[in-house]
Amino acid sequence: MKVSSKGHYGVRAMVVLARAYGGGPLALSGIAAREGLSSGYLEQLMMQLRRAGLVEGSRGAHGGYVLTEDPSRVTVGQVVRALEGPVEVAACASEVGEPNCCEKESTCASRLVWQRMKESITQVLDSTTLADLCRNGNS
Amino acid sequence: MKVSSKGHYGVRAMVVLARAYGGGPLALSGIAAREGLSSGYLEQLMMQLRRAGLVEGSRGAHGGYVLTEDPSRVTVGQVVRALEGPVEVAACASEVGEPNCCEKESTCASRLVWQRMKESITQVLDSTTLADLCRNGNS
DNA sequence: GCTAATTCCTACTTAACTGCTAGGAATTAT
DNA sequence: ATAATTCCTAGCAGTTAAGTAGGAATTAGC
Repeated sequence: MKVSSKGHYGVRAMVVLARAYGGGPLALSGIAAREGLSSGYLEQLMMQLRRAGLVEGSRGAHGGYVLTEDPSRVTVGQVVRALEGPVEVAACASEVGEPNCCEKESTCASRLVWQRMKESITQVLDSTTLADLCRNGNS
Repeated sequence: MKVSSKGHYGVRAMVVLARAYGGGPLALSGIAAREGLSSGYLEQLMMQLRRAGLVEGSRGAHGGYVLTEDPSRVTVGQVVRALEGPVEVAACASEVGEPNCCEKESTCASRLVWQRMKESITQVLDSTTLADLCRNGNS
């Protein structure tokens, strides 16, 4: 029942980028330093975010990353899914619709809770944007 | 972002016990067989549930487990917490109130989402009882 | 009392995942 | 050229998940 630090770090980094949106690219090392993260590790996360189309990297001196879209149009859900894969609370309440509940398909009582849970998590993730987070705290 | 199979299995087993509530104790082997789980593994889960006071075991022939309370008064949250510990979405939104967000305490933008998430998860878990699940599916 | 059924308890194992490090290739501003 | 940077792959130590194994303690029924 946890967001791994992948998701946690990723969202924090994206908030930093969101604050810099409109200016030039931010270098990895700067973001990592500001957030107190291992830059090597963060690099891997940024690659995943880039492949998901959420950021764009420019190489060479004065390179770095920029958001590809306005912070108000990027949800935390997009970031988390890019880093951790689809929100799957339990096998029997999968996001993609695979019907692999327990052993015999579908009539699993516990399924009800996991589905409710998935829905409420999804709702929170998809209704919160980077811009919402920027308005709030410091980092 | 997953309930481990610990939680999943545990809830399923508790639903079986809930259906048998009022009758005699159910043996581990029966529950495991009905749910298609490893009985050795389920045994460990039942121990945790017993220590949390949610079930009571009776040893010897014709022994087994019974719920200690009416299914309508046992929430899924109690079961999940007994098996997986407190719901902690991210370090900076801890349930017990430890102030260990990121590096510098408390002013972490991303915190907002994790707190919202924790609240909505908690709400679902604590408002769904075993009786609710019994009314629903098959297993 | 014996036996079979059962919970109780501990220790181990295997596989996967997390968080991180290392090292280098490719690119680009100055 | 050089320094700064992203890009990419591989590996590693620690932790957790999921399950196995084996045995001690207890109890119902014969």
